[in-house]
Amino acid sequence: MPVGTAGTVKAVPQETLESLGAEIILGNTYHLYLRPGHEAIRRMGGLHRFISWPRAMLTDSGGFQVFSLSQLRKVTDEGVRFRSHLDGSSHFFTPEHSMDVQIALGADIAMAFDECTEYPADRTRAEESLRLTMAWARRSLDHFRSHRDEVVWRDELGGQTQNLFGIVQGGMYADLRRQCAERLVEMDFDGYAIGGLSVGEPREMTLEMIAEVLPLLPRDKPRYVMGVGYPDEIERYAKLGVDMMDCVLPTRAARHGLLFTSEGRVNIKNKKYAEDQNPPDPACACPVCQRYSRAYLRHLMQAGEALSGTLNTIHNLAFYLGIMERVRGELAGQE
RNA sequence: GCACAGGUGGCCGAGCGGUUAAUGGCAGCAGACUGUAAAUCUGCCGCUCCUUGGAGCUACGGAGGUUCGAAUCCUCCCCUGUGCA
Repeated sequence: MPVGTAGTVKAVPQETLESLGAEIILGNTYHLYLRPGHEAIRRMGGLHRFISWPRAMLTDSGGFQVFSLSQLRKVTDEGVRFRSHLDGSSHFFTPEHSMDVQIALGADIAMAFDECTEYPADRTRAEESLRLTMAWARRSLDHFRSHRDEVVWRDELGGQTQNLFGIVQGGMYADLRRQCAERLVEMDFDGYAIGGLSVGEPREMTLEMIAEVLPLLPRDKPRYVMGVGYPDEIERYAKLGVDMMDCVLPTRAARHGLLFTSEGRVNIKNKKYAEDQNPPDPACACPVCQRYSRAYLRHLMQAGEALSGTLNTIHNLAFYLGIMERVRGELAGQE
């Protein structure tokens, strides 16, 4: 799932995402709440209509911002007080508030408000963080279920109502993770996510946590690992049975000049590509690789041209989506 | 021709007697990026040599001079900009 935090998958227009075959993109509750404001988006018919995206959307709850904006927030049982990174103003987020905002935005999938536990976190800290996430999961679900019918754009949601996913936390402690998963499943969410991974821990640990939790999540509901990963990682997780993943890596790295290809990483800024007439990835069928050379992409990057970010991002997203398409084919072939 | 103001490392531009191979910025080279405070951040960036650390050399228009010591002070010369003729 390409990440479109502020109502755009940075540098790429919606029609291009469609043509690349993206079926679902993300939006972010915290960022859209601050700007342009969830009420404004609600008045304009919801997030799908506002950004003109006809396919599925998922909004993250703002839980990750509890983690990433740690310098600007204060966490209590009730919720989180944030200082806006835009203007310094103070805002209070609770699970109920996050649900209200996400209901106003109207994405197909909303996420429970959680606390993304930092790494490293000792057991006491992980337990405390998990306690908070569990309490917030309950409150998120109760509030969501009792309010989601207040605002629904059924056309945008394919005639359906919104769904809510729970998020498994527990630091890097397998037993805490399992305990969390079991309790979330009892609450009966519409889907389940594994969060708090790829926050600095070794890769084997990430894999271990996923492997521990996945078997406890119902197979007939979507299983989503949040915030991963590198090309080889998403392929591996998908083969384990993960249905959904999102990551800023393909888009952010693209804007910074890093292309993921069948031949590995290509840092398109490198001098060695200055007159390289080959496509970014000879094995790639994406519109960028069909038309442009490494030399041109390097030039755009060097010249600071906006098109650079656009073309690089299109390629990386095509590469990522291609991995998933291939794995899906392989998995289907096995059954 | 006269009067001011200037000439600093690829470029712009600080420094105005020692802690200065010389602040910054740009350009250049390389690296990082994992539910986006990211078109961002980090490192290198005169030359040569050895292992980190260092050693040597060459540098602030040119040539002299003052001084223990000069990009910084003095003299002359060259060049640039602006103003007046």
